[in-house]
Amino acid sequence: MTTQPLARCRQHSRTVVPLDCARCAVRELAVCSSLPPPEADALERHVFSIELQANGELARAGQPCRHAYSVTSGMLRVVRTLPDARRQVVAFVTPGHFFGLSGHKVHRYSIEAVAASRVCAYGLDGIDELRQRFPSFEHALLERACRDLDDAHDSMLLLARLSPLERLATFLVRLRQQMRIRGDDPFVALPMGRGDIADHLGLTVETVSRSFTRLREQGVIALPDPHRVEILDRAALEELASALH
Amino acid sequence: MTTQPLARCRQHSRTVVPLDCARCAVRELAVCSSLPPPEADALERHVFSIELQANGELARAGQPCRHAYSVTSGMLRVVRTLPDARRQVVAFVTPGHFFGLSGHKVHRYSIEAVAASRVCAYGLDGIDELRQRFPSFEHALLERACRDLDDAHDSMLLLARLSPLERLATFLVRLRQQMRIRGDDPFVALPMGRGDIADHLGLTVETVSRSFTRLREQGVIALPDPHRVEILDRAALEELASALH
DNA sequence: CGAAGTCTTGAAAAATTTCAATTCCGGTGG
DNA sequence: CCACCGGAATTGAAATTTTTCAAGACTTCG
Repeated sequence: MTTQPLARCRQHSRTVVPLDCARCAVRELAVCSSLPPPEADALERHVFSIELQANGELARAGQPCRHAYSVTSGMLRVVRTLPDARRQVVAFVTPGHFFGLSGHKVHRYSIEAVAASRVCAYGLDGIDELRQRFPSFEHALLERACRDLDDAHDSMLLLARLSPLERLATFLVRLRQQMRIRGDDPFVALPMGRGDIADHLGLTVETVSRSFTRLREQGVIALPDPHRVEILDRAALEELASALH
Repeated sequence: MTTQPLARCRQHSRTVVPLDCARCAVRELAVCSSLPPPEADALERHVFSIELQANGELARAGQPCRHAYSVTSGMLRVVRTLPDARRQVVAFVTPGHFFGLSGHKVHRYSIEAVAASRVCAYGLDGIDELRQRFPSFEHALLERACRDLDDAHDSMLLLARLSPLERLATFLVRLRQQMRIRGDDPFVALPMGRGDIADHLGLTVETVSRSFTRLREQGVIALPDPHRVEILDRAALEELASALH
């Protein structure tokens, strides 16, 4: 676990900006596309866009849930923190992903920007209304929830039974997929710090760092710099990550 | 992780039996109740009931998904197994719970009876049809999926950051809730073996056993026998489990 | 260019797992 | 009804893994 530097609490880390859904870069990926095009306007009336700078906070644990979100650019982390500062990064959220529905009235997570990001926020009231009016919308949400649940179950197996090296390899493979990186592109960007990775994989920063080093020593990856991985031996990496694929 | 004894593969561990939904003990809890009463019949036409004896198999990883399930009595475990026999019990499923929807076409889990159990099986085709016809049904499924997702996230934090003692305490508290045990009843039945608990909490059998012993030595619980816990100091137990509540 | 924070590395400490008995419990059969 | 058998649970000791503590190197960004 790691502690959050003060830098994470900057002023003006959050800005509401105008919005043009028609030009949305992730429209095809987002839930927006599950609505019949004419009625998609209805969704847009409930939407506003938020710009976050790195480490800006979108929501904080304990606050009432008011919105669901969809990421347009950048990357967020969904973080659970215990009183004694133990931390778990439940997920890294990337463009096209919709999230924020929960069975609870109050946020149990903080949602923070890993890097500068833009997200669309949908009022939950509006969401509820749309769910009632458009079965295809509710359907899409349930499909997404089922996939999210599968992902969470994968993470449980990873946290419960994989070695640090396997966890890191799996993380890299999943991140690559999540970012929709082309098959022949060997580079994976790591916008998040080692502490976030550690808290995502249930390890310490040191163990994560040592695992990176081991992958490098084994010729599986190269690390041009700490925030960029080059995959040198894809087969070896996928073998290490084979438990979850 | 633990290996499965041969006893788990008995013949006749699975029986299809007639069904009377009107008398279902868990009807109020199950998704069935989300359908308008007259139309609930539609669901029943897609249902059949299965009786499993202890360690009987309801589904096996790798098989195509054909049904979703609802537990009527007993207890099931949802198990993920790696080729090298590492195992993770994703969840224990208790009466009233509906499960089996997933983003995948093929089972990634085995579903086995912890103790003699009865479950209702719904053909996925029928489910899909009902989802389309009855918005309230789809709505109920999404609500359930959101809660399941919250649960999975809780488990992730548990697996990533809690000590063995905290994990076991949390497990006992959650199991008590899940079984809807009355507030003043100090007993919790543990139908599952230590191996299942270990594979659920990401520990070894030995560590689970030692953790039980520590709880006993600290006067938090008593163990009349390995499958029955008496909670002696509820406050202490909940303090240990406080991270997840 | 320099300071602050981040990442890496090493060594010691702690925790959990592994290995190995022993004990306990439940079921079976005499 | 009781003794016995086999699997399950507990306990102990050694081994391994990961964490913790500490220091140094490297980035990044103002």
